[in-house]
Amino acid sequence: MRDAIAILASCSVTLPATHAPAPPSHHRRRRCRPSPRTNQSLNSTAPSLHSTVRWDYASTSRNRNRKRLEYYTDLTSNLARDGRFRDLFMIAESFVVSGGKPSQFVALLDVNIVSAGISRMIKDGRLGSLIEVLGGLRKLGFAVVELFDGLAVEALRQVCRRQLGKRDDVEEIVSLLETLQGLGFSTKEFVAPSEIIRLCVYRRTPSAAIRYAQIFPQVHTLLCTIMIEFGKKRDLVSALSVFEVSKQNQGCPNMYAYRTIIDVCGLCGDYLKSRSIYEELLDCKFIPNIYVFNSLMNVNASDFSYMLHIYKQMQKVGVTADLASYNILLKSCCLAARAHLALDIYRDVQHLESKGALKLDVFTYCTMIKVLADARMWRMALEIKEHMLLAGVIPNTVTWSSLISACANAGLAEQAIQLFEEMLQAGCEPNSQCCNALLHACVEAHQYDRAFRLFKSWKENGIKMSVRKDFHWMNKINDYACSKHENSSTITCRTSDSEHPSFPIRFSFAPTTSTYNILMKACGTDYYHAKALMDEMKMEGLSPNNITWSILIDICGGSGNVHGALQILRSMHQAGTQPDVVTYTTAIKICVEHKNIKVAFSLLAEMKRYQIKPNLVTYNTLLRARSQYGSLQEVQQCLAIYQDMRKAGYKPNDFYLKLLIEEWCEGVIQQNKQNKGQIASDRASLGPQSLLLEKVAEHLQDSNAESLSIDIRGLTKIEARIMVLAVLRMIKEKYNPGDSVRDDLLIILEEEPSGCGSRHETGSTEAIASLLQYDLGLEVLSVGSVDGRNFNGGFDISFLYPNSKVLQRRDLPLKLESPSRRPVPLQRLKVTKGSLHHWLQKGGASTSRSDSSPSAEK
DNA sequence: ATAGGGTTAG
Repeated sequence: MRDAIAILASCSVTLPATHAPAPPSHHRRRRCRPSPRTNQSLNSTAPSLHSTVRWDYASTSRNRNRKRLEYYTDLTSNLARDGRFRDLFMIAESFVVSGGKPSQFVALLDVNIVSAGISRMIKDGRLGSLIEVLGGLRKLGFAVVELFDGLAVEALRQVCRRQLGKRDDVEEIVSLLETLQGLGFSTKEFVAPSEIIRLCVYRRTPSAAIRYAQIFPQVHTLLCTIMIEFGKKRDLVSALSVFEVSKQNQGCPNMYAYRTIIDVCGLCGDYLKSRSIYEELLDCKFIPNIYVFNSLMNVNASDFSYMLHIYKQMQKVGVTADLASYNILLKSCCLAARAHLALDIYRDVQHLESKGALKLDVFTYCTMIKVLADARMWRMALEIKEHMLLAGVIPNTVTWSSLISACANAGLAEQAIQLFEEMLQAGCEPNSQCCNALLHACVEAHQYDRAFRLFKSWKENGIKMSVRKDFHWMNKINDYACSKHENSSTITCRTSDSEHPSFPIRFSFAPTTSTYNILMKACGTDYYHAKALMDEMKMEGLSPNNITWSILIDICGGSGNVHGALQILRSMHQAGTQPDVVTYTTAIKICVEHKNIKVAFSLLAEMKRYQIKPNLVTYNTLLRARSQYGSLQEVQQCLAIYQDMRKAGYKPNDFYLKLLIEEWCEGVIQQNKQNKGQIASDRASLGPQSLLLEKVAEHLQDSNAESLSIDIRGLTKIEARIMVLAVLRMIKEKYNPGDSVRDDLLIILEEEPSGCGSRHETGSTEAIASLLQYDLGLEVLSVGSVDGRNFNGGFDISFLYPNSKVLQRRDLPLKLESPSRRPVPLQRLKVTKGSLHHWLQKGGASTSRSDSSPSAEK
């Protein structure tokens, strides 16, 4: 402000006398026209400018006034010409303060001069204040855009680029663009929208992206593009904040935004979120369109039942499925490995096609081929290929790859090679994926040498083939051959092709990480070969992935070097690749195969520490180690796995586990051969729903021997037996000589001895009592209730054993705690602590009783 | 304005 006063003061001081020469005015001056948008109302007053100026000293003579005006005109023009806009604005300010109108001030200036001033600024490199100046000019009412010539626009672009180059404050660059857009510039010319969006996405600043989108008329389309970009970077949180801005459009849900965010959920792997967004849309009582339905089904394709549920809802609300819907249905079948269902759908779609309702496309055929390939139905996969050709749909690289994979999965190397040739004949350029599929086919067929030979020849010579002259892809191939290969022989052949019906062309081959992984698989147990391939791979600039490391671990362990395998697992961490489930499972497999159970379990614990969830394969791999278990601790580990599996929602294969527990339990009483046979034959009576395992696990896990009770309700006779033995074995293993037994052991029995539909069998109680008394020599009492009231004492259960001979053979007759002889519904059996103690001190029955009488009959 | 392929552990 002080400067302004100084300038004004200097103006006043040097104010010329009346004889001062008038500024030269022979050249035509282009007077500034105020920007129509801001100062329209002032336009009408412009012609009478001179008469309406109210300068402080407006009372002076007309002539003098004009001279002053001329002087100010010259002054402002000089300032503008020199690009001294700050000074100019200060004068403007004082002009306005003293009663002038901005439009009048603007009228003093020539556009060309202002424009020249801007060029001056740019020439002087004063770009930093350019934007500020533009804002000031705009405020005065200039149509700023008109002030810019090509050079000046280029300078503005530079300003933007410079700001963009800083990359540290996205909001700032967006502010700049907002300003420029507000000044009437088309900022797209300064910086490409994609670049701004990319920066916002990289910086994770949805707010800036939203502001940027809002400077364009097609905000909503742009917002969707931004959502997708965030999605590609797996930044669902940012995408969702963009969605919040764009989901409503003119009062109704913006379906495009909805389907976009659903797609983004898919990109980010959060399919549950896609469901809640769909629910939200339903709550608004709007019917989603086909795009929303298709996206939702597509994102949830891996959950077949949910996908089907959506498909049915779609039908219910009357939205007609299109080809994409059917293709997604097929994709979902493919993911769920439901090949036969896919075939049914395929027939339906074929029917629709015959009615002209739709036309199957390459996706339809390709997905069918894939689902059949995965199901090892290679013949049918090849049939689909025929349908496709008949329908005139041209197979693409993906189709060929899937076909080759179909043969690979069936171990048909010859067929795979034939298809590969056919693909080349058809002029389809092979990419890495289908080359890999072919290599995989060789490996699956154990033709390892062939895989290595193919690889070597592709690498050295590219992929060679002859193309028939009459192919309609011909021209494309010619171009390709000419542009990519300056090999003269290729050209020669091309020129002489009137003689030859075909000519050779060559495709280059670029191995990928997968290529090397497949080849490493072909190394069998040759660890050094595999390691060499991994090094070669790195030389090629490819980086090993999880799979590479897993294969290496497998090969190393397979060669007998467990220690080495574990070391590879460690070095993998160092190499910056996090092991995944498969890596750990592979390592666990190695340990289990080499009977190193402890390490196997420690690996399980380790992967859990890293929050890597074990899957069914992991669990089964660990359970395969069953023959190694012997101690309580090991059985407990095993049961813990079992419970883990259940919690994780896997259906365990109970058979081996039951076997294990039975064997372990029966060790308590050292069965004779005859009895073992009986157990084996009774195995079929084990319940199907694994209640036993559940209960055994429950009892063995907390293992608080303080107040022990065994709940055998719901178990079959044989299961109840295992259960009781398991707990006894646990007690025995935990017992140290000299410990005292603090409590009785309670066995909770079925309330209703013969409930209809229950799995309870008659005789369970007898069998248990017999086991305890006669096989283990324990003292057993019954504790029951009558009319719902608990008895403190017990009943004599000798009535259960009419065969008194058996009773008399025992040293421990049943104690009579209740005078009642009437049978009442039994609730519990009690093993007294005294007899338990006695049993434990004897060292258990398993060794001492081996020569005693046979077990009670059942 | 949609969507698809190759390699790993049992």
